[in-house]
Amino acid sequence: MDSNNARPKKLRAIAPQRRHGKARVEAVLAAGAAVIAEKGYAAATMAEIAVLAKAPIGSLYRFFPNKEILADALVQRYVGRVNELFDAIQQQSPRNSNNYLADAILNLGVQMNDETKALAGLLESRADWSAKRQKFRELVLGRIAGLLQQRSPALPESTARDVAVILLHNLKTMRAFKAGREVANSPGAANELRDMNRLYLAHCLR
Amino acid sequence: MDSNNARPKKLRAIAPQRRHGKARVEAVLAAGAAVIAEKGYAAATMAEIAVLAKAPIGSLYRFFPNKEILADALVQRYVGRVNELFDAIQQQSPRNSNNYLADAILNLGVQMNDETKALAGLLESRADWSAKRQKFRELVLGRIAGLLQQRSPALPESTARDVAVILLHNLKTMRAFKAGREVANSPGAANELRDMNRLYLAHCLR
Amino acid sequence: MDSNNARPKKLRAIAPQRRHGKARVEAVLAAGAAVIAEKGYAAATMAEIAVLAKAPIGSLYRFFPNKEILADALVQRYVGRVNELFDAIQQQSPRNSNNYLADAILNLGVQMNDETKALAGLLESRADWSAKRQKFRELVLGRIAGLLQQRSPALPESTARDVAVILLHNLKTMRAFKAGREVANSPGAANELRDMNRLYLAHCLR
Amino acid sequence: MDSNNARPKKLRAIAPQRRHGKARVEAVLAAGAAVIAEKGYAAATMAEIAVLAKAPIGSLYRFFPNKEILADALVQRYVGRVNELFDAIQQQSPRNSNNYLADAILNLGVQMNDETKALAGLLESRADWSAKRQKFRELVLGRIAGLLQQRSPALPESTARDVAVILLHNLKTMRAFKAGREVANSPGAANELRDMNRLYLAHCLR
DNA sequence: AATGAATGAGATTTCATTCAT
DNA sequence: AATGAATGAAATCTCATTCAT
Repeated sequence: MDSNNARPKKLRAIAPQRRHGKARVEAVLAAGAAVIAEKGYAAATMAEIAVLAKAPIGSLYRFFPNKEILADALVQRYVGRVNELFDAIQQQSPRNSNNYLADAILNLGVQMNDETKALAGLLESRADWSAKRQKFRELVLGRIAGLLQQRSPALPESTARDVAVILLHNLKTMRAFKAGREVANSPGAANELRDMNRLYLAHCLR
Repeated sequence: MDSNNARPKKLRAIAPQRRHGKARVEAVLAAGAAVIAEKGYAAATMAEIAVLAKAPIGSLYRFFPNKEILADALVQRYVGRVNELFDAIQQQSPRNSNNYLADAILNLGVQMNDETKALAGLLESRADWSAKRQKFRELVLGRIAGLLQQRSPALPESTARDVAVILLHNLKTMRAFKAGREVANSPGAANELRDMNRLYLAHCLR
Repeated sequence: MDSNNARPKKLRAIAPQRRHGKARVEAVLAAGAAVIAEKGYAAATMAEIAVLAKAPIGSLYRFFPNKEILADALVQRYVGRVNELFDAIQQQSPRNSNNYLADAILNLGVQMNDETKALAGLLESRADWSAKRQKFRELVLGRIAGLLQQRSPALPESTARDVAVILLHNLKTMRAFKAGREVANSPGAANELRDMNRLYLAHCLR
Repeated sequence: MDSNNARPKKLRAIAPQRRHGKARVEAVLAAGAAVIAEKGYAAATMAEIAVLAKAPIGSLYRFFPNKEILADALVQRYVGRVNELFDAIQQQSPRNSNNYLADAILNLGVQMNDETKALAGLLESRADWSAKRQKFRELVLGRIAGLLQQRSPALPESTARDVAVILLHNLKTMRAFKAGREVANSPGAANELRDMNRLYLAHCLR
């Protein structure tokens, strides 16, 4: 219906108030994560997400006024979870060996719960999200570099960042392994990755 | 929207008969690669591909009876190019150092021309293509493992495969670096990756 | 589907090419005029227009990429017809009496064919069309004022415009009479209007 | 939209019981008038009306069980106000000149307060309200004709009605002028209208 | 055979109305 | 009784695919 209204439209995801509200939003986010992870952002349909979430389509649009905002919310959630995981490592880091740190970073992605994990690919898939993706990437690289410099304060800033780039890719690889996206990997592959990652970190912090 | 309808229609891409047919198919493939690389498979429209290829939409459908077949053709082309690149390495391999081999594998992705390179992501993006993707993955892993065993015949089959999995991921990482998808990487990162890859291969073939 | 494309979208109504194309567009315009005239712009649905035009909804959107463009096309058509009618009067004007001119202007609206006539209300109804409406109003006032000054060159510009405003309203009233929107008017009312209009014009051009 | 569903539900506006009920209804009516005047009936949303009235949407539906009933109430209110204005003229009429009567009728629409004035267009806009509109029109025409016959008892009934039709249209025109809907009219136009109206009434009552 | 206009299933989004709280 | 979150029917619009020319 037209809606030539000048009000700036609904711009944010709305927090649920009544009923099983919170659970409903959770269900929608989970369903969104699952469907987008399976089909990709463009091919995912709001209707399918609604069905999977057992939510009427209207409710879905109450919480997330459009598809993009739903995707944004998923990304937000992902960012939050990632920060928590880094916080946890940062607490423990000083006490442990290089290998422990190497493994801790490598396993970061694996620790995320399934639905959050599934969204990792979302940031990669949307062309116009390069800004958002880049910002998220900076966050993660900064946190990894921080862990490295916490461990080895002499490490130059720029080197720490370069190393972080590599560790981030190893992390992503491990996540892909465990997510089973690389269908039939032998467990040996994960061990190899762990070894390479340790070898490399030792080489860097030598 | 996609409409994965199951009606049994024309099933294969038709080879162009006459005239500028060959060139036209090339243009369509190039355009398809470009558009799909930019927008993703689902968001890419046949009309946009046709416009970019300067081909009438009807011609496009003559060569590629539907969107999926066009995507298949792009994958085929990618597979062919990858095999060529492996063939080239296999020829030279015996003569060179471990580091040379490590670098050769690492740079495989980078050597593909732009449009082919752009399609790398296609295989990742389509959920229902896991079979196709898995098959392609097996091909590449087999070839990498072959290179390893050519160099070091004592390497057990299963170990060779596990190592190949790692090298493949390093290869993908390097391609991502060079594709500029990771926007502002310092050249240092690529050097770090090269070093890690060499370090790891040396460790494996020690 | 997303359509995060940067191309400036389809911005104009497309002229039909094949088949009964011209007739098809005519049918759509006629149906649009009828439905919008009956329900108003906002309440008119594209689906109903399509059904009435016996056109598939997709065809309708081929010719008129969105509802607003369809409405614009209707207005354009209306403007064209109005100009033609003024041209016709302008040809004859010098030869005839004041009363003839008064009646000619008064009957302008009535001469428009039904569907065009029905659209008169469109310009009034859309709040955000004030610019378009104002422009159209200026056109008509200018042409009426032109007729007055052609008849009576001594008439000051500003007076001619004020008189034109009145004649325009009389014209609209007569159109409403004949359109039967004022359901049960006796024929006497139209005669009264004609008399008032003559009386007034004589008074102005005295 | 609209969804003119036929299920027989609550059919009348409910009179407010307690508290600020009366004020709340007033606020809703005012908001309804404003929003409908701006956007038109179909494009006006109940939510926007509720927000403007600072009334919860639930309250709004308590007083006016659906959108149509709200519109009806606005029309009712309009009818009441119009009758009051005619009563006021009727009281004074015998004492004054023809020109006074002409001006009094002409200015009827202008005297209505803004929100009521804004609704004038409502009756025109809803196609299925022709019955309601016709009834209202009869009322107004009857009252104008009454004023004419009060002034000039010899005037035949049917002539009085025809003249009333003209005066009504002049009245509407003047309202449009003053409402500023005809954007940039010089004050001269209103004077011209007044003169024509006087001229015509004098002619009729001569 | 080649073309591109035409088609319609299906996607996104809105909003009048209900009903749990 | 009062509230406003929740609902889903219905509207707008897209695009893979067909088929008349």
